[in-house]
Amino acid sequence: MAENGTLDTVYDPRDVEPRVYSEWEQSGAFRSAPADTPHDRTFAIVIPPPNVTGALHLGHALNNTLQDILIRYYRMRGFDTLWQPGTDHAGIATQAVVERRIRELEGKSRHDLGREELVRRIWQWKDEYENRIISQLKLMGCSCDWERTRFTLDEGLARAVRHQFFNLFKDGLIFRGKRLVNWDTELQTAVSNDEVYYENVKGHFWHFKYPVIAPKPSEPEHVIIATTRPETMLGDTAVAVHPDPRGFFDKQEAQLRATASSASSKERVEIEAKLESLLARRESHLDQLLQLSTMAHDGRMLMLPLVEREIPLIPDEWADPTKGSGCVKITPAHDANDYEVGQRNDLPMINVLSPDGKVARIVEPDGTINPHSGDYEGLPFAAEGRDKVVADLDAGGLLHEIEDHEVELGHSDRSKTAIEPYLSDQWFLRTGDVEDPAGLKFPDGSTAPGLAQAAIETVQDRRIKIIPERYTKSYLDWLTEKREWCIGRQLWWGHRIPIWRRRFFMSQTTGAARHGCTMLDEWGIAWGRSAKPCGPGLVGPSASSEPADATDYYFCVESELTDEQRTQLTKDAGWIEDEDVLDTWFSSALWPFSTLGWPEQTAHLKQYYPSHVLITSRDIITNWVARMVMFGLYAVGEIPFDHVYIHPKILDGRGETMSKSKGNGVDPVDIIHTHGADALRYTMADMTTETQDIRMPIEYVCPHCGKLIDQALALKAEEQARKSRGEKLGRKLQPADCSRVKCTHNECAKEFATQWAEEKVKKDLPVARETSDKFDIGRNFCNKLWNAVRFALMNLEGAPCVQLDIAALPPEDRWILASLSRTVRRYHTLVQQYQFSASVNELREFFWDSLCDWYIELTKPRMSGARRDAERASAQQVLGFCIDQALRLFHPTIPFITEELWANLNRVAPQRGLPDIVDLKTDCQLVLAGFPPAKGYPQLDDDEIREIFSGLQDATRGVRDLRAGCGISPKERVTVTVAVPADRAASLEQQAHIVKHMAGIKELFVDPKAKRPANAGSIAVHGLRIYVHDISDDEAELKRTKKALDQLTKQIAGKESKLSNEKFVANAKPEVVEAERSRLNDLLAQRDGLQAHLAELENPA
RNA sequence: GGGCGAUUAGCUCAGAUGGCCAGAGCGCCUCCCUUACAAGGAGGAGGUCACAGGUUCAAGUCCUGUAUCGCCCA
Repeated sequence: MAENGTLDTVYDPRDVEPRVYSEWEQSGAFRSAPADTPHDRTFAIVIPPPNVTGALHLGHALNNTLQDILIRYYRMRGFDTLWQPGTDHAGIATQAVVERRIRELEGKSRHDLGREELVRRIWQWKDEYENRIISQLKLMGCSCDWERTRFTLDEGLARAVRHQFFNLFKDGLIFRGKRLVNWDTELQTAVSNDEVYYENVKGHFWHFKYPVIAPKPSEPEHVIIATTRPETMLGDTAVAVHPDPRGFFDKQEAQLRATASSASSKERVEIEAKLESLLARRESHLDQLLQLSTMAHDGRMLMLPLVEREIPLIPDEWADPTKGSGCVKITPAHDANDYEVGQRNDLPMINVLSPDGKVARIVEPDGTINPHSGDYEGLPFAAEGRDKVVADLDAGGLLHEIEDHEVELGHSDRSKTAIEPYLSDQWFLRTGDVEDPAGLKFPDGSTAPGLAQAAIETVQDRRIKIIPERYTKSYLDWLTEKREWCIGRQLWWGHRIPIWRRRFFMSQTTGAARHGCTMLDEWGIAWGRSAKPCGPGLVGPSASSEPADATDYYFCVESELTDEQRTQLTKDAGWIEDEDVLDTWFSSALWPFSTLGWPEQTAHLKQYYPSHVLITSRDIITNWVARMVMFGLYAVGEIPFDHVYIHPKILDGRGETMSKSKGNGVDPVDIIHTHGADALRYTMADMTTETQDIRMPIEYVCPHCGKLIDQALALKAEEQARKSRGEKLGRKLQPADCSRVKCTHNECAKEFATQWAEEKVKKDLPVARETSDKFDIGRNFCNKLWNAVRFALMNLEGAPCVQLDIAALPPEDRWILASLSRTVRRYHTLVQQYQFSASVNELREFFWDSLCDWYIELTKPRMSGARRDAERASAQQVLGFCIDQALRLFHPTIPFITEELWANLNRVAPQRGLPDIVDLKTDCQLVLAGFPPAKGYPQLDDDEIREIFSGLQDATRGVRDLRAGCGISPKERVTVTVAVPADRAASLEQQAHIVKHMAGIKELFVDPKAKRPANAGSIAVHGLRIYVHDISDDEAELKRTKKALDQLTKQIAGKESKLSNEKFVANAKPEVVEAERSRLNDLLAQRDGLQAHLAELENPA
């Protein structure tokens, strides 16, 4: 604020935001207070917890802006509100980040540190980033109930996790199974599919010969198989060949011919080429394949080289007769496809990989150690293991051929190393239907066939609504698969699986198995066995490489054990605590109620569950949303939220999604720095449309010269620089690959660091902030708002608050009040439909296009000078009211600036409103001041004045257009005569001041009998003929008028032909025809006016 | 491979249940520092609505196909 009590002419968010936010915190405005309110007067949002891997980027800014808009909207409306905040531990992502950092800075692995120390370090990391994230949210203005902040590893949430796990385990929904997982040998953990990315890598196809045992005469002595991963042959347990090669070729041929007959000519060429090669293949290979197939059906065995294992040649359709020799090696423990073949054919599964990525001790199906195991054990699997296998086979004369080949290889997104498919024991959650025909029983007494089915039904019967609607499909499609959910992770950071196990052998009594349980009973700690056997049994065989009589017993404890108890259970009773932790999504799935205190029946849980809406991004509909629904139903017996709103994603200037790994994420604090939090929020809301993602070209702010540098261009320059240095680029360069950038402005050309640079680079060079000029939209709007209120404040001193006779007010007053009422109503509808962009634009149009551009301009004469009359008083009161309402309407979107202006408005004009129509609460912070009602203000609605005013605006624009076209300077006042039908003259006299003031008119005559004054330009609008005096020579005016007439005539012809079309008149809706008619009449009137003008020009009186 | 979406002004995007003379913001051009605001005001130029068919009195909007791009899931 300036010293004299008026506002500065430019809004400076840095001056306002910190102060306003701390005032909100001090007043406790965001605090929830459960008051036993009915659900339809409650509004709760549970934050999608940002993970503590790193700081928030613009995607989060969007997500949280939308949440804050809604929560503030409902809070102002007087709802019982809660916005529950918190963060997520993000198991593997966070552990990987911290591990990588320790490796880089200290050269130590997690095993060097040990479990306890690593976890301690991750907690440190978590504390740092949780603080940073919360501070980012606060800087954005988020109105969360901060006292309730939760973290997914908090004690309370851990209790929820254990409770849920315990119940699921007892209900037999959690089981142990063997599955092929994506194994990260670097981090030594399984990673989920969405943590794997694929890259093309140069490799080879090795063709090996496997000897046939006792071939019959005429049968080959070897079969040839090809592989890209020779080392896996140590675990081969079969070779497959197609069971019916002739049938295969027949079928393929028939299919190709069928598609060829219906294909376009372009495609046909392609298909015929395929057909030709298929036929050639048949010709060259069929006999051999038939023979192999017969051998397979006969049960011929092969001798697997090197490890000397006898393996069968089996018939299986997985073998592709068009590839290689038609034979394929089967390694069920190391390849997903082979795993299925193994299951189909009951093949043994031999694991030859140890968790740390070396060749494991090779244990044969009968439990004996392979005598050749020692040759390979301990070699790095895909490196030296591979080399030795190839070399040994070559030495044995069994290497047939080596081909170059490019393979698409899975890599772990976390460690960037190649993934190995790995067979391991994992914990699973059954989401499919249970065997018990009675189904699953939920706490509310309802039942369902299974978890997934229950979650499907909530969306099918619209108990949960997903917006936009189209995303229900991905939700339902995914759940319909009812896949088992692998819930264990071989990590140290996360909720430890509350299971204890002990291995017993046949010789030991089952009584011994109970020993641990007896101890728990004595301690009064609940424990449970699975209601149904776990895997094949609560008692289930463990790894296949173990002796066959070994069985594992499992039990689950409900509450946390003390260290002492833990020791006793381990040392005295020999039980082992499960090493694994739970998949992060397990605790995230509990988030909507674990944060509210579940399993305790807290006041918050009762009041705010289910929450009203979950706002999130589409990529976690399946991983997260679906799981929250399943867990909500199972744990609480109720859906976790009524609505799921899926918002757009923010893309960078090249159209790529922003992410931490690409390094194209922008810190919202950078934007707040350049534009302010409200500008950030306004722009985010403005860009949130239903169908499109948000394209956001990013610029660096050069720390030397302050100029902007386009990030995409900088990347291109960097790519070129690297190429010219002879570096090979495997993929498109990402911002994270750019640690230093040279300013592209020649006069500067200095280097700076980006936020992705290493610490030592950042020490040498200043770090550039990032921004985008997209946010100018928001900044400009805030400045406009600021200045409009500034104008109001300069004129509202002593504004009255008295009863007003609306009908007696000047037309502009009635018009702005009617527009306000309409805007209020529309805003409510749009916000409740999550139409954020449209809702902001509704407000913007009211405020900028109506209030500022017309109403405020029109009040200037009424406010000016020393006037103290009724016109001034009513203008003050109406303007004060409109400003008051605008601040309320805008508050959810741009809370800081509105709160600040509100305080100033309260200072200057504390009494506001329209007594008997609108009573306003003003003596409080805006955040709690109340919101204009959903139905608007019916007493202010007035369609007639809106129509009249729109005519006046057209007239004004007509005059302005004419003036601008003739080069009249804006300062110059003109004289205008309006020729008007006599019956309209009186009312027009009352409205003429509007056009007069807005169009820069010095004198305005309303004259039913007016003739064209000398050198006047003319326009025709709404049955009026408007002459602007002394602006035009006749010739120019003649030309202009003829042109305008031409255009009109064309439009009229169009309308007439439409209306003379009988089919149109007969088929179109009556109101449509009527609208066309009235439009035509309008055009005709305009034409008449211009024709009369033309006549005057051509025949001056 | 399956699913979803996009393609409209130089750029970023709006255009429910077909009924426009196709809109907004930014950018551009002309004029204006008019005592709220130059982060502003007034006016203007700029579009075969990706392409090809079809349905209809009427298609940016509905249907079919093609092309390009993006996302999700295998």
